[in-house]
Amino acid sequence: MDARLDETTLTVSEAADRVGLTAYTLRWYEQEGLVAPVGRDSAGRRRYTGNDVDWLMLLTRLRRTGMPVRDMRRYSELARQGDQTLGARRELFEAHRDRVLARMAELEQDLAVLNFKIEVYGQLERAG
Amino acid sequence: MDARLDETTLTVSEAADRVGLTAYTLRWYEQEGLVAPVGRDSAGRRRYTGNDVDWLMLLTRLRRTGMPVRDMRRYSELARQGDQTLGARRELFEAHRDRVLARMAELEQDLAVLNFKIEVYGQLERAG
DNA sequence: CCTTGACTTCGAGCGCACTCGAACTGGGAA
DNA sequence: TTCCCAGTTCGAGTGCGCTCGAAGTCAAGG
Repeated sequence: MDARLDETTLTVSEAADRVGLTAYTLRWYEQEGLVAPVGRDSAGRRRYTGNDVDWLMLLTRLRRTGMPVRDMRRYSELARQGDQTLGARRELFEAHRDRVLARMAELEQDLAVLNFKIEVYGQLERAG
Repeated sequence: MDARLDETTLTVSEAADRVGLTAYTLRWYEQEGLVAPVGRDSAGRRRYTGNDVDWLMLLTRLRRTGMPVRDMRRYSELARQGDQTLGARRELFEAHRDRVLARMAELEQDLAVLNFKIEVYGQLERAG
């Protein structure tokens, strides 16, 4: 590949490396409608733009925070419909944020128990 | 069932309600070695003691924090081997705690992006 | 006595999110 | 010009964590 042909786009595996997913997953995301159809070169190969990569990075954040693929698809569809869905997208994110906050609170509780157990094990080890 | 027969133990579905899992899952956890074989009544039905329930509650915390079933099994095996595995159990928990902390840090990053997006959507809505 | 309903075991099935193999294509380097 | 490599599509397979249906048992209530 001659990078000078187009320095601003990435192949599927370059994009995969960039966002920390596999090429398989990127193709699958596209197939599942999480990503709008990616541009192709003359040979039909995907070329990821900066915008595409930014979008993928956002998707990885949503996944990491536990958003189901189904909801990411919904979000993607809304985004493709343009500005009249801004409110719906905000609401989707707000609902998701609430779930993330709830999850973080839960994690803190569980972490406290974990710390307590570690403490107890330490004491028992020193006693035994 | 006559509660007076044994007020201190629970049936599988009572225990499931208590810990927030299903009876199916409780049997499966036992089958998978996450729980030591549960005591039975004269008819072969499981009777969960307070200790059993406490153990299950700990397991649900470990699951919620993302510990794989495989690791929970390992922990369970260590616990059954008695006090000489206290150190190993502490180490297992410490490693898990580190993963939970890393995950929480990641969640906070992702939450910040989420909040930023919500903010931007709000601005765009007011502008449009 | 008979019915009801919650239990038992067993193995199969499911939903999610990838993950991969097979067969094919096309462009650049030797 | 021949080779190789990275890409393409398609459908099938995987790993995890349950989830369920079938067939049978047993104790208690009517």
